[in-house]
Amino acid sequence: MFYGDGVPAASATSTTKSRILDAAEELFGAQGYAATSLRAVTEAAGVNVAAVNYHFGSKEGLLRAVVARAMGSVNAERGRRLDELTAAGGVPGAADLVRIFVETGASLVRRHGPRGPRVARLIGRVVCEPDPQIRRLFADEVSPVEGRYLQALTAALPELPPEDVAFRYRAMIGLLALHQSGTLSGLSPDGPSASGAADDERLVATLTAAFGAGPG
Amino acid sequence: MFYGDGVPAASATSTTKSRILDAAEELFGAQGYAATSLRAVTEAAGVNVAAVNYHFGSKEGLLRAVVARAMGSVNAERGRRLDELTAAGGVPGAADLVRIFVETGASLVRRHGPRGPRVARLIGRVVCEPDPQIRRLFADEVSPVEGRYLQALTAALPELPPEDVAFRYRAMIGLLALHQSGTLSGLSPDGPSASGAADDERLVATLTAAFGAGPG
DNA sequence: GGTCGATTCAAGCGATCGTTTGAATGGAAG
DNA sequence: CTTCCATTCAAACGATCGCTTGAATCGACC
Repeated sequence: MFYGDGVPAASATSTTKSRILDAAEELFGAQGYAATSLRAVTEAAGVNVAAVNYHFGSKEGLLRAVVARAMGSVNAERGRRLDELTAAGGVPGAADLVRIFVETGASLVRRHGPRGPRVARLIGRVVCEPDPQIRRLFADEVSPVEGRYLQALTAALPELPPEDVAFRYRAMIGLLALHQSGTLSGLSPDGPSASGAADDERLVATLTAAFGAGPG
Repeated sequence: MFYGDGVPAASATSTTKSRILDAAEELFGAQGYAATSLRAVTEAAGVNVAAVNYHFGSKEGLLRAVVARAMGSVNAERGRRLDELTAAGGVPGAADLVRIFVETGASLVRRHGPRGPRVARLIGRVVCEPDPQIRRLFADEVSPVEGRYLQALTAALPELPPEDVAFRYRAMIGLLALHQSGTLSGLSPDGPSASGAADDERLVATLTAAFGAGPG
């Protein structure tokens, strides 16, 4: 097998490939992409350095795989919830849409057990990466659901110019990213806040209010 | 002279030290701290690599100097505007406080000429840096004005629990950082938006609405 | 003119980076 | 048993990293 394969070969337990992904998910999320060496990843995974290039081709290939796996869960969850909301009949309100978006992160944390926070943090970190190549990589991974979501949001806010909706949508993504990566908590004068779940609700309230503002 | 000096020696024009600061301001802001090598900085500045360690002690010392210089302008402007607002008599409203905070960035851009956007981008980037050491460095630089500002904000929103005020204050810092670093613009499906001034106003409107939300 | 301290420079230090190589390893197929 | 192929490994590749060294340069001061 080589890194060009598409079939996971039905690996339920801890393979070399999955352990590299897990370690990279943890370290890329904690330190950022540029500051994390491949050797740090492979040491944490307990495998040889060459295994990265064997399974993923390069460091960037590894990042792409990590992001793809993480965003796969998020996209699926967001799509499913978006389906539920639109299937109910009427046009979903902005408040519901915001809640879906934010709670997908929180829900992931619950569903994935100990891996949940790491997934959330990784995604949050990748959103803020400076490298344009990484940003494009992430944009590719987000795009499948983004279109539907932005459309629903525009329908929910008919009185708002599309440019304003787009801006606030971007603001929501960014703020959620900062929240998930722990960057927001660290901005406070008094260290990281201990209130995780409370901040989730605060984020929903803040964003919902943000979407309620008039044009400007 | 060594890097422990406090007197700029009345250097009006381009010295080695200032050219290193300028180049670092540009590159740290564009690529991030970890991804920027000292050699890239010194090449852009047209000076020798050793000059960095001579004038600033280390790469982190350079970052500290760059951040200090950039935040010096911002802190001064924010403090001055905050003075104006409180000297007017009554308790400043949240909308005014938000406008001060956001417009300080925009104002800096205008006042510093071509360096303005670079200063704004650098600050925005540093806020999102993963390295806890860098985050502490930035927090030290912000703290002088932060206390006053947070206090004014709490007074402006008496019905809101202090924890909620603090959360939304952090959200404002974070969102402004994403906005200034160009990260927000890049999150859109259709590339960086060309509307800089319009997005400034959108940010003010969005944040003002966010502070208007009830407890949650 | 001569001395001194501040500054800049080319060159190189050891360490670490991402990546490559070629030889073991081990299970499945003939 | 033998062949074969996917996988893992230790070892090393050249490049680049942050940082240091020691000599050259230059203006200020006696």
